[in-house]
Amino acid sequence: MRKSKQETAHTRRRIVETAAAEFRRNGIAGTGLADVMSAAGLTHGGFYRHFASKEQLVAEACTAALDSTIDGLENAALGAPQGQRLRKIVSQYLSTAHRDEPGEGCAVAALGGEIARTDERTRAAVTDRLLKLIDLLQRDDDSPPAAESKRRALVAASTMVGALILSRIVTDRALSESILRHAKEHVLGSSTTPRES
Amino acid sequence: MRKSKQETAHTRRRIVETAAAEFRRNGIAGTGLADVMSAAGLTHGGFYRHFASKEQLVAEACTAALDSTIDGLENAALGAPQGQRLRKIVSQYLSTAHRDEPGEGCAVAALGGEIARTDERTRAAVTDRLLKLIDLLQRDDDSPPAAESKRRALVAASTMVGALILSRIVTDRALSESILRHAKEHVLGSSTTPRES
DNA sequence: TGTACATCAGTGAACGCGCGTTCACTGATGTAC
DNA sequence: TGTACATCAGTGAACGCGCGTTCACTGATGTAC
Repeated sequence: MRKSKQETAHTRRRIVETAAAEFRRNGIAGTGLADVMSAAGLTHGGFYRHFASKEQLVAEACTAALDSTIDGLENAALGAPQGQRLRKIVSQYLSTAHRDEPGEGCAVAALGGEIARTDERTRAAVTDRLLKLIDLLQRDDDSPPAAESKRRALVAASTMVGALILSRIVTDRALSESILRHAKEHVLGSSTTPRES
Repeated sequence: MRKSKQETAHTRRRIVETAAAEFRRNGIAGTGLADVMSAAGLTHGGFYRHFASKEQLVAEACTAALDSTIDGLENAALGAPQGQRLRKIVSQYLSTAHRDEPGEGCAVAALGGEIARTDERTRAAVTDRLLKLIDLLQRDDDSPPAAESKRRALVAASTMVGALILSRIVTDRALSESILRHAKEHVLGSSTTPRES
């Protein structure tokens, strides 16, 4: 039953990615290792050939999830003209599609409270990705002083994470959508062109 | 061992309040009923004399937690002069004390992701309290048009919840504090300096 | 190069443990007369 | 009013179940000669 090194590496990656989705969908404490393994097409006994503990999987799954979210936002920005990049990023993050698919979305929004309770190593890795996200928000902001634009990006990240979480909790559909819309308009600033999907 | 009606009501309230704190400290899925009951000074067997299920306790604990947070913010506002009330509310919410004591703080910030995954009834009750919080942020905002100030309050709530969550995740102490500080300055600044399309 | 053996990815059963929930029991409270 | 009985809050043990983790086993892969 032994698998080739290539297959082993591929399986490991598949477990991490499956876990990243399941954790975001059902929470870390709400997801069992057997759930993850069977969703990855394996039996749960094999888990410890790849990871030392659930804790290790949590750390890797959280960083993998955030890397993929940042990648997605970066790619969206690259596909837009220079002046429209920040708008593209914020629109994608604060979209109803993102709200409705937590399993493929931002891990901080889906798991924020749980991540705040994990060990320091996981939180340090998440902090690193958070800084990358803030950098991304800053990169396409054309306000001149760097300190000012960093401040803005920090606040923008807070508003985006908070709005997505609130939009997922709220049972009133119209309210949920107005949270997303107003957060987006606010982050982009009413000075720039209003209106866009 | 039967207790008087008054004692029974008191015990029930104690269980709800203990649960509200434990859930915010360790997460809903991370807190067992036995944990809650023993923290309330009881054995776990008696739980079902008061509640039909854990789900029911979760609903009551979440609303109780939010009610107490709103009460605390309202009282802080009442102790401040007219023009300083919003500042008082935002400062208290975005304080390091709030960041460091999730068990006594905002349930949306501590449990946002988990609440988003609970049943509709709980989320409806939380939505109701969220609207009260938004109302509170709006009440002491002196910008004239009601629609505009509602929009602002919605965004302020998002920023506050997001900033508190991020400040709890981040391992860099200075970064954690600058998230809180900049979010606070931004929320208060954009309220006293109105600009809109 | 081919062969013999060690390695180890994955299986499936099992471990102790804590979960939410149930239940027989207790004795003080509440109620009917 | 006092007395007899029904109610039920709380206890402590038990239920089945799923959790994270371990382990003997398998057989294909990797390696040493």
